[in-house]
Amino acid sequence: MDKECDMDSRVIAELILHLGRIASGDGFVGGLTPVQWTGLRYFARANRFSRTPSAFAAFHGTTRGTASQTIKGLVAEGYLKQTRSKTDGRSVRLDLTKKAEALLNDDPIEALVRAADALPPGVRGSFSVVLQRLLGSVALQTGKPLFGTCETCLHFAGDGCCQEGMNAYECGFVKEALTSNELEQLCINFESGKAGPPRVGTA
Amino acid sequence: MDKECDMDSRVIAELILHLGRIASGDGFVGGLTPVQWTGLRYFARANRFSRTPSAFAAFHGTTRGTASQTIKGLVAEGYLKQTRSKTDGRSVRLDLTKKAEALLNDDPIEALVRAADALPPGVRGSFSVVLQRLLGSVALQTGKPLFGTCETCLHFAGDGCCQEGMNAYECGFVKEALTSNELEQLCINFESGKAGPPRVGTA
DNA sequence: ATCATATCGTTTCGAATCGATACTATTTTT
DNA sequence: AAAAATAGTATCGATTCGAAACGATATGAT
Repeated sequence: MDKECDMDSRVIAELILHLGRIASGDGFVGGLTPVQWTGLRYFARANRFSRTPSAFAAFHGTTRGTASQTIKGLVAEGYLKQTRSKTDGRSVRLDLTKKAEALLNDDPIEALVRAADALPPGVRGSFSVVLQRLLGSVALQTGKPLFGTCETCLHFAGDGCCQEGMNAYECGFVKEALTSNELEQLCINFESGKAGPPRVGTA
Repeated sequence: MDKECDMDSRVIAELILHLGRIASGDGFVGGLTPVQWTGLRYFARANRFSRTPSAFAAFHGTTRGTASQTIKGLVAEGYLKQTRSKTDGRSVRLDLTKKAEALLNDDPIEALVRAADALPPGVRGSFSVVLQRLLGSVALQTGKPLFGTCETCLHFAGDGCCQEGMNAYECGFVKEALTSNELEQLCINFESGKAGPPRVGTA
């Protein structure tokens, strides 16, 4: 039936799951549980439009209730600071505290980071591209939302040249200006634009 | 401090964790829990020396107690069959039933398998090699055991030429003959032999 | 042979995780 | 103004897990 697919494909799938599990570290590290670490990583990489409980739930592939629990713990321990939105009374934005930023240096994922860092730069680049492609494909098949950065986003309307020193980059979806460091943050409103492979091996 | 590592390395690490989580599927599928699926996949890929509760615990990076629980459930539902070892009264070997083999066609991981299968063959091969390398590196750093196949194993003492039709391949560790289909099964006694990249792109 | 030690598998316990559901408050739509 | 949709939260039961303790068998030292 589905014997058409190469056996290597199944091995790859199992390898990804296995590697993710092994690299997660065992249980508690630095006082945080594995889910709390996931949350901390997310809020460190997400842009201001996406640092909400709902967005984290969508990213993590869980329910808002579960996401809310994880966040509650992180807030209680002083790793996230809550700010109510001024435009929407229901919404809440989460920002990392300095305590959280310091803790991220002891991320239990470091073993995997070092392993990836030991790869030749060229390999690392193309490997990352394949990972992103797999994630996009899985997200499409399972109907889950795909998070991405401005770089390949359809809503990214920016000419880098800063006319009058402002509005250099802009998001066409939320219609707001973007600072340059926000361009590489994860966004829940990401729409895949250019299909071609993004900058690879240019470094 | 550790700013020496490329930011891409951290992105790669997070991508692997994220992809693994998203591709795992949500909770129950086909009556099995996520951990039970992991167990079923393991016992489908492990050789007869490695189909034990302890080996599964080592592979999965958990305790024997937890592994025993997972196995108990799979046995109770008729997916694994227990056989006591004749040489060691403590040991138990687990074998997949036909019911389990049939169920593996509905593995919730299929979305990721299809995604990997959509990759160009050459890319798939080299991608798999990098994954294995990352796993080996993480296992080394964290002190966890690394499972592998005879192909690159130090204990693999086999000249493919079957003299007198028997003993074509052999494992120098357990000192037993190996059938050809066992050569690509996972083994807990794996020792990394040849450092060079195993057959890539030869298909 | 005998005893100490190590290993294999299991059980139990409490904590962490999660999906499902129901709920309040706020916004948006009609 | 009423209805529907959305953001966030709280609660419940089931799953998952590490830690610890246990009995059974195997191994090693004396």
